[in-house]
Amino acid sequence: MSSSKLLKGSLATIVLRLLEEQEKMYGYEITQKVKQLTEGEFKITEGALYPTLHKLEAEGYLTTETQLVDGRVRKYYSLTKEGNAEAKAKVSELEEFLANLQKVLNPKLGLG
Amino acid sequence: MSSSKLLKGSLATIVLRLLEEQEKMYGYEITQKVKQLTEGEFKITEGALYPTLHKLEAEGYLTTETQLVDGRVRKYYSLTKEGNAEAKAKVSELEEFLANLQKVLNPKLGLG
DNA sequence: CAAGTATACATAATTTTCTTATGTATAAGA
DNA sequence: TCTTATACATAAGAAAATTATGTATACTTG
Repeated sequence: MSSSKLLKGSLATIVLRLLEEQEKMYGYEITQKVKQLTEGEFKITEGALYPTLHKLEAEGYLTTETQLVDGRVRKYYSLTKEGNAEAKAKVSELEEFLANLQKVLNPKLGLG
Repeated sequence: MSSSKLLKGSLATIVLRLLEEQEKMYGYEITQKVKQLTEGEFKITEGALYPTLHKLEAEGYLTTETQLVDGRVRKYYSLTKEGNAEAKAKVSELEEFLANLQKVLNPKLGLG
């Protein structure tokens, strides 16, 4: 995420969330999708993405399937059953976090 | 922030934001204020907070003033002029970031 | 047809920013 | 007296990025 050094720790959640929406995605596709959704604001770096994907796979949340397309290798990732549960868990955890963050950033609205 | 390892990188912004609201605050007070605002959800650890305060001071964004209260030392921090500008900058940077994050988490709303 | 850009994977070194553990010290409450 | 709260601080280690590098194929452009 090169748009700034904000938000370390949300990349795994983003990946899981995108895979809830879309059955199968490959790494490069994820970087492009995030770029598109944020109108170029988030640029996921390979050095962050690939280790994250490998870790999620190692933890049993993702499975892979390699395809050769136009002479290039693509490694498609999809959610396992556990990955599906983890996606839901991580997303709501992140949303709760964001709600709390808003309370701190806008203290007037939360408490006096 | 022990509630999770989410959002590394937002602590300095939180500190600067709180000091926009409240002229002077000391470290322990900041931990308690954040705890109060989030109903106990965010617990800022000393190991994270003090180095952050020292860094912000070293960067010229905060000035300190030590007081002895009830036999205990308190180190009050307040925003410098540059700190004030930095607070505004960091907060809007974070808010833009959060808006983009929402676009990724809720792709349906952003794009098809 | 050579060079640059895009696609597609991956890893290593380094940096940033936490957590956890530890240390010092005073005050208040059980 | 012992535990909890207040109040500071630093050090070791872990987590998660950034930056740099490497490999390889395809497409575009001059």
